[in-house]
Order: sequence, then C-alpha cells, then structure tokens
Amino acid sequence: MQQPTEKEIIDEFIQICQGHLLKITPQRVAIYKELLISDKHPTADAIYQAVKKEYPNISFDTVNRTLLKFAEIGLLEVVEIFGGAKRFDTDVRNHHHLHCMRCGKIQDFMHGGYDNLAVPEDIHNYFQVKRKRVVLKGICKACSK
Amino acid sequence: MQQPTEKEIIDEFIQICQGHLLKITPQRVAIYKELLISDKHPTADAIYQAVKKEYPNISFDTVNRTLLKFAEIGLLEVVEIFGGAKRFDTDVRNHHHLHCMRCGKIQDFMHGGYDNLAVPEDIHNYFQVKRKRVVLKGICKACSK
DNA sequence: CTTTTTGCAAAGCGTTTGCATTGAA
DNA sequence: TTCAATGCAAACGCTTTGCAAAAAG
Repeated sequence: MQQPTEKEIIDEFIQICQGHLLKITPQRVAIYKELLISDKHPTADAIYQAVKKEYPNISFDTVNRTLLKFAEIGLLEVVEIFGGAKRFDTDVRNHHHLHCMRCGKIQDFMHGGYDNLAVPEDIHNYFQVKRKRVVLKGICKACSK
Repeated sequence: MQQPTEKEIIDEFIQICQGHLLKITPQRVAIYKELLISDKHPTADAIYQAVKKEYPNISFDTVNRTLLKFAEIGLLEVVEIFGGAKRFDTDVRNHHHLHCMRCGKIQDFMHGGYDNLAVPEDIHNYFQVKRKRVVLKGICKACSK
C-alpha cells in the first residue's frame, strides 16, 4: 500500500474523533499534526511550545487536556517514567524501552523476539493485558562516561 | 540458610551505609526498617506517615532525601510510573509488573520465563543493561467493572 | 440551540532548594 | 572538631480545577 497522504491521515483522525463523539477543533487538529512530526516521547509542554508557533493563542491547558483525551481514546499512550513531567508515546506499534537509571531518558528499540512473549496463564484471571513491553533498565552511553 | 534475624538485617544495612560513607542516623535506620515491612511500591509520603508514628519529629524532607539516597546506592529502586508521586521498589529481586492503564496501580508478578530473556546483541553497543523487566499494560480487575 | 471545548487564573500536589542547627564520626 | 544530615520554610514545576466565553454540531 502507498504511503498515506497528509489529508488521508487527517481524515482518519477526524473519523476517530467522531467515533468517540469528540468535536473537531482547529486546536485538536494542530496538536495532532504536531504529534505526527514530534519527538518520540514529548512532554505536554514540548507540544505546547511547538503548536504555539502556529496558534499563538492556544493555552497550555488545551494542549494538556487534549493529550490526555487522545490517550483516553487510544490515539497515543502515556509512557512509564521515573518521575518528572508526563511523557506521551505517539508510536502505538509494538516496541520496547531502554530506561537510563541515571538521567531518566527513554529510548525505543524494536525486537521481534520480544513482541510475541507468552503471557502466563494465571494472569488472565485477574488482569486484562492490552500491551506487552520489555523494559531494560541500565545506563545509557552518555551517562556511562 | 536460616532466615536472617532483624539484627543481622540491620547490621548489613549499616555495613552498606558505611561502604558508601553514609552516616548511620536513627532516622535512616527507622526508614529502612519501615521499608522492610511496607507495601511493595510505597510513595515517599507513605513512608513518612508510617515512620512519623515512631519519630513524630521527622520531616518529610528527610524521608524523601533518604529514599533518594538509598536509590543512589542501590538499596531500592525508583519505579516506572505513569505520573503522580514517585514510587519506590524495595524488592530488588527479579520481578515483573502489571500496569493498570486506568488507575495507574502497579502489581508485581514473578515469572521465571521472563527472567532469562536474552538481550539483543547490538544493544550492548550503546546501553549497559542492569535489569530486565517485562511490563504488561492493561486493565486491572477493579477497573474492568 | 445545545453541549463541548477553550482560555484563563487559581489551587493543588509533589519535589527540590537554601540555610541555620544538630549530631555522627 | 569536622562535615554530613536534619528540619523548616519557601520556591518551584507540573497537573488539575472552576468558570465564563466561544465555537462545533
């Protein structure tokens, strides 16, 4: 299949919103567009700073609420952190994390072998698994010097 | 080997502190004792509230700084969270996490099969892996109603 | 016209910092 | 006697809330 055009991507976004009874506002579209080109794990403030360049009147509040709303409907995910500002993950594909225990930075990595881990039987009795992730904790290159 | 006595546990704690040039204070001992009997993933405030019963004059500050210090020397670990107050993990054995995406609660589970995951070769080139953890994200029993 | 969303300001919560005092070594 | 640790208070950063005005459906 072809790479979808931006229009197609935005159309799909609009459909998803409508499916969840969310109104389409220029702010939400701008935030969504920014997410498409942003860093892997942006904070709400990073998105706010970026969107503000085009919409100088947008408030941090709207950005933050929108991101939380997007997380609710599964457009993105809140990422595990060690503390500090929340980070959002715009990549809903299967991927895994390297957590630096010193600086707190999170790097993604792909590894097919981790994607198909079997979930222990008994867990299904008390937990509904939506996503699997392997987190490798340690020291990143920059911090190991 | 026998279950170690409390005295032995505290003696070991004192040795670890001395090894890191930390002074032994009654507050630190009290905090450490509390950690031994506390919940799996206490917040600094939870530890503070508990220790305060015995040491009414202790400040939140001391508790918080002590926990961060303990994390620095490897006595405990800061746990991945989705946001909110930091949580500390007093169990340094290998174990894995269930993260509820709705309420944010973290449950531990053990699974031998996950403990021995092979780390992809190339990761060693840019990351020093200290610990491996599988995180299953989803909805916990309480939230799925 | 109705209901959601926005922007703003204030409040809230958790963490961090500076500093004088205390206490361990 | 020295230097680290404590307690306190203020500052700080991030998140959340309430509410009136604006905008979407």
